[in-house]
Amino acid sequence: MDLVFKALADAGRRQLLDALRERNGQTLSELCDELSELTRQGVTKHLRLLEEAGLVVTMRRGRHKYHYLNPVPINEIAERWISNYEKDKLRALSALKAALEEES
Amino acid sequence: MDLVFKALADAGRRQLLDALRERNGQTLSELCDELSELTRQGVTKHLRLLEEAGLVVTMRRGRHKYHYLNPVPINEIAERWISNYEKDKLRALSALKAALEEES
DNA sequence: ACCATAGGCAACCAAAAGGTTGCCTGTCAA
DNA sequence: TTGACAGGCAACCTTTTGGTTGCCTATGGT
Repeated sequence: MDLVFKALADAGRRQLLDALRERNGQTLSELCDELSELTRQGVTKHLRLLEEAGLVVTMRRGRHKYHYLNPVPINEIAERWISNYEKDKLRALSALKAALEEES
Repeated sequence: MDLVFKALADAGRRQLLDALRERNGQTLSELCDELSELTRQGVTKHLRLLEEAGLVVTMRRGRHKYHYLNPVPINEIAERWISNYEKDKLRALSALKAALEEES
């Protein structure tokens, strides 16, 4: 799960995920067009991290490499991690509020 | 939102959040006990990032500094970002499956 | 057969992250 | 009032990260 969090920490990588969510199965070159501020190698590196985190699955076909979004890891973070915080949200908020009021 | 993602990218910081979720309003020294593998300064630095991301709110009271969890930013990520991926989950999964099958 | 296209590999570089040590300040309690 | 306790500041160091450039390989079209 650590790899997923780390992968999500970069805005460029999140942008890549968004691009794939918008249109799945894009090639490297196509993704490079969307992140025009980076060189191809830069994009490649980001994609490798995303792949290592399991967020993207790739398929080489002839001279093209297609990238597919895998939504499962994000889903797991939502379920296994974030939901714990949702659960305690109200309790934490009221504790926070109480602490801030006491500060006066 | 970028700060929140970056803050969540480190396992030590997530551990600090967990500690506060477990017991809210802990002092720096108490939190240091839970992350015994780090020095106090190390913990302080992590807490500063968490605070800058809005995930933790602090209150100095005499010679103690109390730390409170703020669940709102995590909630926002869940709602504004992750939910987009949940929405497209089935579609992305079937695209992925189709691509993998075609590979044979 | 050839050349343009799509991508990979490796070295390199600068900046940021993670962590430490040493010392200083403020606060409470005996 | 003096000492122990809680925390802050700043310098420093090492590793990781984000990015680049240069060159090499493989594939497909004409």
